Amino acid sequence: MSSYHIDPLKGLNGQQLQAVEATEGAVLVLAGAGSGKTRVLAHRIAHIIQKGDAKPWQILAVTFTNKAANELRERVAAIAPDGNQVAAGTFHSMMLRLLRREHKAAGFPQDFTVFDSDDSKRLVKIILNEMNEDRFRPNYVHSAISRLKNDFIPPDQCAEEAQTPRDTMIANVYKEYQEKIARFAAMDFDDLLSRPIEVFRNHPMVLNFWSNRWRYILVDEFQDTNRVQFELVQTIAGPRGNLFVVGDDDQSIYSWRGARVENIFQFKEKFDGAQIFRLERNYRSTQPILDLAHSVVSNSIQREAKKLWTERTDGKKPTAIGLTTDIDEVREVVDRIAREVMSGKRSYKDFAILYRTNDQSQLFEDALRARRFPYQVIGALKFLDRKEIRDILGYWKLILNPRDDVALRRIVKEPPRGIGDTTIDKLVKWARENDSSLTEALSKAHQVPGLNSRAVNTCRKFGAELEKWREGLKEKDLGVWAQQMIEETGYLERLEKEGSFEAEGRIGNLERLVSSITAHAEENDTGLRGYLEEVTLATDVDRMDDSADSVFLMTLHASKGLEFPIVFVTGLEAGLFPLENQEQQVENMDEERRLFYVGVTRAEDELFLTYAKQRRRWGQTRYTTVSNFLREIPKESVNWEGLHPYSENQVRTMSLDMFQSGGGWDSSTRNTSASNSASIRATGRARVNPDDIPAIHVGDLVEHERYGQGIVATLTRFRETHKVTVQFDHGFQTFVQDKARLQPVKKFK
DNA sequence: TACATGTCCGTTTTT
DNA sequence: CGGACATGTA
Repeated sequence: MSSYHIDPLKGLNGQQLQAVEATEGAVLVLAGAGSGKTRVLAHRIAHIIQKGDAKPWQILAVTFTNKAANELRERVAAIAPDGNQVAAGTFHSMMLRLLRREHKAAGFPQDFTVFDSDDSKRLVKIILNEMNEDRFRPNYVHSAISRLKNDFIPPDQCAEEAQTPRDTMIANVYKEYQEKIARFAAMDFDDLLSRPIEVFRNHPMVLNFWSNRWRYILVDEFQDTNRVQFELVQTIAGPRGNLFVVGDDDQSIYSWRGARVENIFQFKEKFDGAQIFRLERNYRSTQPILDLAHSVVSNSIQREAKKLWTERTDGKKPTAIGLTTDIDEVREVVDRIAREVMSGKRSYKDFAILYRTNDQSQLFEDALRARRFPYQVIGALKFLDRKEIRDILGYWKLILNPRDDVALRRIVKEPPRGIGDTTIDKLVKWARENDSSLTEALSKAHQVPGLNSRAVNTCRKFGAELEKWREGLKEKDLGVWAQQMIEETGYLERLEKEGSFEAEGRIGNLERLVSSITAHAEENDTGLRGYLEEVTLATDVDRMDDSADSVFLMTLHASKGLEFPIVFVTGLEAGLFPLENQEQQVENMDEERRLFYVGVTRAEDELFLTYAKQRRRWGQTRYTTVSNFLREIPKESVNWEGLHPYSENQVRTMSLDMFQSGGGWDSSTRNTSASNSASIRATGRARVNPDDIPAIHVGDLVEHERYGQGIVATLTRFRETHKVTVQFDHGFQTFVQDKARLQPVKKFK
């Protein structure tokens, strides 16, 4: 074997080096946030390749996102030959690949469909309707079933162990669900993990093949694996046990979807003689940020004691900012970004805005759009979740898999084509009695009892149309095919007729869908199926474009594994973060705490924590109190600005200057929003009399006689002078407000 | 069968 | 507040 192209061990510290060079057997790396674990993974893989222990494609690397898998492959490729051939991906995508090959052993046709959670929920709903069961909501039942599957409990066992009528009902639905989904030749997300285990148990030869193929297995983010996933890696690794897992119990944030932190703690027991390494040196953040993170996460009830350290001891102290309303919070955050970007110190991509719930993104988006700042929202109201997109994807799924009744029922009335509920009911009945699919029922509608001749014709016509699209797929270019079939469905026509603003948007989305599949077809030869798979298994973060210079907005969950120079953790209010359910209970305080820890440790240089005393949610304004996480931070670990959550007496002992400039925090809720906005904008500067506020606000569209229209980026007041900076198309320009005669054109909100 | 109107509901985080 | 669903009517 040739020597390293680049010395792969160069630059690793002692702890990292030990982990990388660990030889055979099971290895657990307890890697703190920012401790360079991705690097360790890449070097470990390169090390295996270079030693000649395995070919790249004999190494399975499981990551939490496909993006992480790509990055890992690139890193390995940079230090080891053919490093990009490492089998890397998420559990779901790797197991799907395996199942396509082993479909016979799994008892499925090769082109089985993958149900996303929307499909699964629809199926649950159909079953509940059929069973005349209306005591429980489809969502609730679906998540119960999903949890059972994640714990590898089959329907029969579930029925046996049922304690209450509710359990029995769930067991019944679960059973029916499994039968139906199999009849539809489909697998849901959970099946993608549990079916391979079944295959391995029932077909030792198959297991033998894959165990031999994947001689080394590496798993990242091990704290967020569930039971099925642990079982999977254990099974594939087999007695050889060449398993290298990396995780951090402090960053376990997915227990609500079945992840088990215990997987980390039980690792040593399950793998006798496992080696354990700890990476506690942080390479990402400054010491003040780490101190703050530690002060909150160390209050966790259950936790492996550890503390990160860094050589970056000189950083800025994190800032906590209290605001009056959610709008003010948005304005404050966006103002700060504007100031940093304008001064040339930072670019947009240096900033991440993190929040607990997706719907918090909306206000930030509005503000950023109003100022024409480039931004990317990761996740949130996903393109693929839009109704029109899902409808067309439904057509495509059905075209690929005629047995997919869920897809057919989804699209048969979109757009309306003369097949209504009564007809569908008759088709469903016939299909059940004749053990066939709804697609078959369509084309054999003449055999279905109770249908009049008009209904029979409509059904058969639609069946033939589906068949035609199916045939067309074989001949035509995918993009062209997609374009044509969307037109032929009449979907576009209906939207055009509607003519509303909303319908325009939907048409635009469909156009985007066509260009997306066209682009996919140009780069891949996986066809429609490949496109659908990519679309269903892609994680939110996978769609992130990190080459673009834009502000990043995402949930705290989505931020895992990422890093940014400046991070805003927003909405730090009781009830919101930590988040309470409808019963006003925090379901898992430790996990919320860890989520906070994850968010905070994304920051490299600067960290801002914000909360608003007043927030609009579900169309109602609520008054909030500050998050206990903010209260737990020691006074000396954070600078307070704006409103202060503590009583006046306490405040005076803390930071008097902010108290004065922000103007009475405890009286804040009584103020009108206009005067509050003023005091917030004045935060940290001279005290401002609300009467002095100019008629122009940050975010306003203004007109200048010479430069034309622009957006107000910042307002600064120093003594008597008001300065205003405006972003024009050609760039930023600062004026003394009284002299520039800027005319407001339209106010932002 | 299709559409209009009214009502109810949930509203975390995601592969 | 917005979407999904139910109900009533053309």
